[in-house]
Amino acid sequence: MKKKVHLRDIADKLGVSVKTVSGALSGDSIRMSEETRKRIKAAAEELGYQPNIVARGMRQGVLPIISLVAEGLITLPFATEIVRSLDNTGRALGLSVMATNVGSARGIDAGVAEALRFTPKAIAFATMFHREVTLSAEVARSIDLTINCFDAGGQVPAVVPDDVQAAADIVSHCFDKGRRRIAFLNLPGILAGQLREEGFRAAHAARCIPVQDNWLLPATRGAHYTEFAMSLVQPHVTALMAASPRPDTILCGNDRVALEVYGALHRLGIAIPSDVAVASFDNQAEIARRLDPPLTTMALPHRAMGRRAAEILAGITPAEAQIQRIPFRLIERSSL
Amino acid sequence: MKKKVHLRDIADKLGVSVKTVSGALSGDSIRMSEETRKRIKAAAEELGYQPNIVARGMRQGVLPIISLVAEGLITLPFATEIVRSLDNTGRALGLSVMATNVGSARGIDAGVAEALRFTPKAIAFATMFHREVTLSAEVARSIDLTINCFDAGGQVPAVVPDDVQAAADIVSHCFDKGRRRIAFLNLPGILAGQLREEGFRAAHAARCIPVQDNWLLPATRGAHYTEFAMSLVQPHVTALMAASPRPDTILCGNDRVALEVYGALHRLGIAIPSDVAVASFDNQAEIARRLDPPLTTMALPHRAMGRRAAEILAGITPAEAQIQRIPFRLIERSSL
DNA sequence: ATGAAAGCGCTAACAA
DNA sequence: TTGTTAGCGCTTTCAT
Repeated sequence: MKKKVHLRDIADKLGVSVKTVSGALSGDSIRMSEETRKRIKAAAEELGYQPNIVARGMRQGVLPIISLVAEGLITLPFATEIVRSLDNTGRALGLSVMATNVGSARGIDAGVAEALRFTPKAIAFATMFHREVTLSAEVARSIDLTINCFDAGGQVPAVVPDDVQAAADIVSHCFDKGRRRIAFLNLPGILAGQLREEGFRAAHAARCIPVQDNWLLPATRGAHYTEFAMSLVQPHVTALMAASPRPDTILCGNDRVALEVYGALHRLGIAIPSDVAVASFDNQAEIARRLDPPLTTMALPHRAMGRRAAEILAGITPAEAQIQRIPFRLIERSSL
Repeated sequence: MKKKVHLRDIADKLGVSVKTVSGALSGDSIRMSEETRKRIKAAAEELGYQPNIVARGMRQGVLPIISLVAEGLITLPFATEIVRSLDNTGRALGLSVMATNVGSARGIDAGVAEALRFTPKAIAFATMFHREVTLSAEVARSIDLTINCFDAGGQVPAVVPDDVQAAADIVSHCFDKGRRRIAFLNLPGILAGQLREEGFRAAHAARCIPVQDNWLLPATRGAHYTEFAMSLVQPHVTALMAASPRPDTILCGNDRVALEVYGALHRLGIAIPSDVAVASFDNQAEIARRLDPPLTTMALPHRAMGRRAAEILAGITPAEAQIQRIPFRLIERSSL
């Protein structure tokens, strides 16, 4: 690597002052003769000048960083997309992403405090699951955006997936495909599940199709659908298929539930989609594409969320609504 | 948030000089009366002093950051674990993690250049797949560690998964379980596949069990096992199961291949593991645990890799070997 | 053992 | 239009 070039060097070379060089390079705000500016820019280019952002950061009190405080560093596989998208979009806007993990062992406060020490341009807080969070006043003040969650206080802008609409969309799609009797193996104990049930009911209401309440079932016992929660998929599917009439569609809380539903149906010798259709949420591609038959599912808008987040954080988008709901996309495959 | 406390403030309060305070707080290297040191530390504590790391960084030319330049920000779902582990371990050592994405659009050089501008304590480069990379001399000089890959030049320390050993282990485990005829739906075109074949053969050799070469098959057509590569699983499984004798075990290149194998076997009405056992690599838990029956698989040591990486980067571990191979763990479930 | 002063590289305020 | 001077908050000589 070449040795570092400083403002000093290019000032000396051109026989002007450091400040002039600084002014010439930092935006067009400072007035000066076009010619000087050009000369300076040319020289800077030639020498390969790169401003020392740490020095600049100290002077200005801000580093060109977006700090992401993330719950479990967004472990959910597909949620990686949020971070990647944030990173890509952020960089295009001149900001680097610094991530820090919070969780059970370390609270949000600690994560935010760590972030703050680098005097970032903006700080975002992201959760693994869509949910409401209760931020301390101090944290709420420090944070510029919440991703996949929203503050109970309602003062912090938020970007979240539109779960209600997603459920309504997939249900409508089922109706369009001629399906009428939809069972829903929903995710228990989480906000997404509640919201999707809303959408599920709304879509039924819109077509005046009655909801069969005892077909709204939790995919697992216990509060969450985690890796370790006890699955209820097999018994539920077995019972549903024994009913008369039986559902013509099983809507799943996520692609992993669908994976289990496939297993249960295989066991029963029931064909997808001819005997019963399956649809889901997430579009965890490695699962959804590889299932046999490939799974029709509503794709979580993680990429769009990351992009929107970066724009808001960079101050590009005027944070219109307090809570921005990003729509899912329907991915049609052949399970429905 | 309270107002910032500066060295100045605590110096004034105690009637000592700034330098004395600085000296007292920064390690025990500077000699001074124990009493002064104690008083200063107490005052710092009381006022809630937090050094301004940007100012310090400028002065020292180093920020307490580990910069991770990652190919695709390590999209592979389970590989998130590397980042998380790096973050957790790094923080325990006083370092924050800054991540930046590189890929087709933006080369390693650009990523490293971006990282360098923040004058981090250390820089690591990570890839999605275990493979050899060819780094420019400049990049190789700037990088302190490669994760999941190693430089062709051989000058950069590396942390990689031990694919050879993993394959040998799972094959031995099959033998221990009484299995003798193992087919291998390997990952084509990637280093992990080659290395695992080595291990596969070595384990056979160790027990003097012959390898059936035409049972070593690629899971997909084309160079890689990607989301979009055309799968060969179904035809291969069908052919294998029609052979005589047929394999008693199908070893899969990863859990997603196994997912497809399950689908193919279901179609053929073949039971797992009574008719044929299935085993795999990765331990992508959301798949492996949810398959029916749950999948026995070799867990990629991502967490251990992240931890080791952080230790090396923080300068804790004397980078013993140039290339550190981290062992997989056998996760026994019931498919074998 | 402690203090004074210089300076990291940059930009903001004030002069010229 | 450009140069000079002060810092940003910290650490590091060099004196004392």
